[in-house]
Amino acid sequence: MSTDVLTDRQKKIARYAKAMAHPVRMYILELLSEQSCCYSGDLAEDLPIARSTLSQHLSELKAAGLIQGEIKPPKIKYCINRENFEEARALMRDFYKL
Amino acid sequence: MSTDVLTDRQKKIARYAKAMAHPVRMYILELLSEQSCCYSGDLAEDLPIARSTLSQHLSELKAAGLIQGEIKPPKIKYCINRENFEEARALMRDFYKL
DNA sequence: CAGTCATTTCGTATTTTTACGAAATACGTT
DNA sequence: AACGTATTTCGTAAAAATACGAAATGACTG
Repeated sequence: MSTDVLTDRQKKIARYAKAMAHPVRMYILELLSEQSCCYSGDLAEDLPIARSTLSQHLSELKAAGLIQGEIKPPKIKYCINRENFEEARALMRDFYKL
Repeated sequence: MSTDVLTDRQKKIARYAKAMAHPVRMYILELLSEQSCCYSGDLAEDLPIARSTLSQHLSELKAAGLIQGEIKPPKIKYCINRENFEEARALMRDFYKL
């Protein structure tokens, strides 16, 4: 099918890296990987950005598969998506030959 | 000094991740980390993009500090910037708790 | 069922990224 | 000094990322 020189692996790492490519998103990822879960509101209180902007960053992380949201009315609980986080980790580990 | 909630570490990882956030740049990084050096022309032959576009990607990697160029007339030899590559690796390792 | 809370979606503006071809640069060769 | 080679810079266009406030959503509460 595809005679693309770019491998799926390279595309996957690039995709995960894109999700990590903003300080606010790294802040969220670090927080979640430490304490596993949090609410959008908790983040909004700490971060110097509008709630709507934060929501966009959460969407980006969700689209990349690194986090997932669970509705706990009236809040939404965000957690690391372990499966994909592990994949990202494995890809990074291999790339950096760790 | 800075009462910024975002740490320098988070900003640094985000910066390196941004450089990695494109399949073409991952292709270049993988090639260089395997064989240490190559010329822009070698890459241009393999990749399905214009030479000027490739040059922009090389600039982005250079700006992030992950590679460096050495003039070997009439070519330019690109290599991994070991020091910064190591830093990126260490940051990724810590983040992913490897 | 009107009100409240937490969060997202929408509309929009600005900036950045990605891409190309044409022109410029740098350097060695004839 | 003109020429060829390798690569970059410039000009430009289109797409994506980032940001905000206002409005909408979904779910519980009085």
